[in-house]
Parts: sequence; C-alpha cells; structure tokens
Amino acid sequence: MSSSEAGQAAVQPKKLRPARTNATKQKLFEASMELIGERGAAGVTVDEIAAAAGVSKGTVYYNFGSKSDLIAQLLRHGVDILEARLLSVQDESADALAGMDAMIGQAMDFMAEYPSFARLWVSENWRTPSEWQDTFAELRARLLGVIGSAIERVAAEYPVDASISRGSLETAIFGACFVVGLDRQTYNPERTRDQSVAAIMAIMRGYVQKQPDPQG
Amino acid sequence: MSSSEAGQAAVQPKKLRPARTNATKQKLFEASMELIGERGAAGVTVDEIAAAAGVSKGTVYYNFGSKSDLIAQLLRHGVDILEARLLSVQDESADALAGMDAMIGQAMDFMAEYPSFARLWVSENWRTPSEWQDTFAELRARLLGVIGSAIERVAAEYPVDASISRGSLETAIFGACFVVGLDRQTYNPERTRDQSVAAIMAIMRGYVQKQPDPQG
DNA sequence: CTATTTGAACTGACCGGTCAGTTTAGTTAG
DNA sequence: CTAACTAAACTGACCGGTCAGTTCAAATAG
Repeated sequence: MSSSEAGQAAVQPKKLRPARTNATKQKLFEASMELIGERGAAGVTVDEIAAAAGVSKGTVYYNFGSKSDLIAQLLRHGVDILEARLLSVQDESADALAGMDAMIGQAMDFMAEYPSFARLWVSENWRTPSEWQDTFAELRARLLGVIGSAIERVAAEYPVDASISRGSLETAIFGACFVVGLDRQTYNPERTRDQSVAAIMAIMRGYVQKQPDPQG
Repeated sequence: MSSSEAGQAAVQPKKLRPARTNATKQKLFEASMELIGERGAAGVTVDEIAAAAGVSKGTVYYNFGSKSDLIAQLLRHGVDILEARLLSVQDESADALAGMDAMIGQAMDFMAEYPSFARLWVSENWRTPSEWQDTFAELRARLLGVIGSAIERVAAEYPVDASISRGSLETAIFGACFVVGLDRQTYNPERTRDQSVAAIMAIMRGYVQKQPDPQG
C-alpha cells in the first residue's frame, strides 16, 4: 500500500498537468475530513468518501494508494494549515505573552474552522500500534516545536517558574487548545473565542513568575 | 486492573446466582477497555473482545444487549472509578490549591492506570452524532462537576481573576489532564507524575490573582 | 494525444447479531 | 449423601449483509 512518495512540504504542482487532480484531491480532503471527523477513520467507507466528494471510487484509488494513505496525507494537509497559521502570528507581536495569546487565538480559530480535523487528531493520535504512528510522531513534533519556541520566547522576556518542565507545559497547552476548541464546538457553542483563549492563557500567566511587576 | 471495583453504591449480589456473571462482566470490561483503547470502538470486533476475555461471543450478548451497550456500560464503569478517586481527595486538603493539586495528581494516576479508558474517552467524546452522545454528556457533566467544585473552593479561598470563565477553565483543566496523561504514556514515558501535575497546576496559579503582594 | 476520471463488476474477508443446544451450580427429594 | 431437577450461564456455528481493495474498458477533458 501507499507509494508513499513522502515529500509533502511543497504543495506546488509536481508535474505540469495535475490541474484536475489537485482539485479532486482537495475535494477528497474536505469530504474525508468531514466524514472521518464525525465517525472515525474505521467507521467511514471509501465508497462514502467518494460519494461525498462527488467522485467515483476508482478516482480515490487513482489519487491515493489506499484508504490508509489518504488519511496519512489528510493529517499532513491539516497540520500544514495549522502550522502555517501558528507561524504567521509568531513574530508579529512585540511582546512574548501577546504573541502567545495570538497563537492560541489562531489555534482556536483553526479548531472552529476545521473541527473535524481536530476530532480526527484526538481520535487517532494516541493509539498505540497505529498505521499512522510515525506520521503522528512527526507532525506532533512539528506543532510542538512551534509552541515550544513561543514558550522559549516568553522565558527569554519574562522571569518564569523554572521548576516547570518545558515539555509538559507544551503538551498541556497543546492539549488544552484541542480540547477547549472541541468542547466549545460540541457542548458549549455559546462560549466565545476570547473566553477560551483567556482560559488557556491562564497557564502561561501561571508559568511566569509572580513578581512585583511594574505593569500598567 | 485490580478487580476492586467498589465503584458503585450496590455491588452486592442482587440475586443469589450472578457470581459467574459479575466475574464475566468484569473480564469483559477489562478486555474491551484494552482493545477498544488501542484500536477504537469501531476497529474492534465482538469476537475479539470475547476471545480476549476468554469467553464465547454468545456470552457477550448474554451479558450486554449489544456492542454499543457494552461500550456505554464500559464508559460508566470507568467514570465511576475516576469520579470516586477525585472525590476521595477533594476535601482532605486544608488548602484549596493543595486540594486541586491532589485532585490533578489523582487524575494523572488514573490516566496512568487506565490509559485505554482515556484513549477511548478522547476518541469518542466529541463525535457529533454518536450512539453514546447522551452517555457522554451525562458523564462529562459529572466529572466537570467535581472539578468545578474544586475550582469554586479555590475561588472562595483566594482572590481569582474573575474575567476568566469558570466553564472554560474547567474544560481546560479537564482536557489538559487527559492529554498530558496520554502523552506521557505514548510519547514521553520519562516524564514524572509530578512534572505533569505541576504543568497543569500552572493554569490554577494563573487563575489566582497576582495581586500587589506585600512581599519582597 | 494522454492524463484523468468513470462506473461497474468482482472477490475474499469480515462482522454484528441470533439461536438451538450444552454446561454449571444451586436446590430439593429420597 | 446423592440422584434428580432447574434455571442461570455459556457456547459456537451460522446468517444476512457490508467493506476495502482491485481491475478495466470506456468516456472526458486539458
């Protein structure tokens, strides 16, 4: 299964022709993201995905090596988008905490826009022998890297509680973003984006040392 | 997984017979928790569950109405255990923040002991039209209630940031517990329990007001 | 002209749920 | 003490149905 050509970072046309193909892939991404987010990877059939994308089953196997391959590429696709958004605000803010705030805001927006991707992620991420184990490990590292450097920046500009493990902190923020975003979607649609960001930012304000801060 | 269910109000034999049945149910809980946590509810067959429990398929349907029913009862079973543990330390600590710390510690212990339950939870919790929608809503409310009252206690004993929505805070802590616990299991087994608790507790320290503390 | 898509057919495996029959353990009668 | 009885507990083969994956000749469009 899976020719798994790997190279993902680039989204530009690899050949000269794939005008139709790219559009079809995009439709298949959207359709499968939706369906798999709702019912889980194992709960969705390839026929359903094809139908939802308005495409035949054969086309799915023309564009992807297998159902498994489709899902792996889907995960990469989503992370590409999320990572790009996080990076887009990373350095725009003068203040490190404000930057963190903006980044969490971007994460919340992403969760609101692609809730199905978030569901897919939390559904499959921690499965122990999983077909996408390596894919998840790599993608997770990428996202955690972005968060990690933002935390690093905070640690550089503020006095922080050194007794708190950087890695655990990254994970806690990362996880809180997903869960708070999903919970808002599923159980508490009335909660605002800013409320959610504020709740998650509490963890950062707890991380920076409480010292007589001359902030106005 | 110690039998030690102890979970419920009434565990005594309702009739005179069900000695075997209760033991069988317990075995089925353990087996299905493991398998479903690893491969997802839809990815596990009833035959597999029966085999793993050392029981025939028919026995599964003798003890449970359906695969779906088995999973619903499994979710209840796990939440009963978790809730009991959280409540067990709720009022033991004199200080509200120390109580919160103990509660998060209990949560981390639970995640370490029943990682498969945690995986099952995050896998199925946010599915939108799900067979266990109502079950999840109820169980989620129970757990959030425990956390909420612990937060309330903190708010009573400490000055807190009133601009932070109580509900979002509950969710953030709840989610962080699951994600940090699972991540430790899957990707960072070297992280200690206390590191994880400390990272999550940062959110509480960010919640209590940094007020012009007349110190130093 | 050729990359892409179609749609249908086919297969080999699997799955949830059922049910008629068997075993186990508690109870009663002799 | 034990043989007969009974209902709960359990078994596993079986059924109707579904699914992922493959293939391919024909149609379509850049």
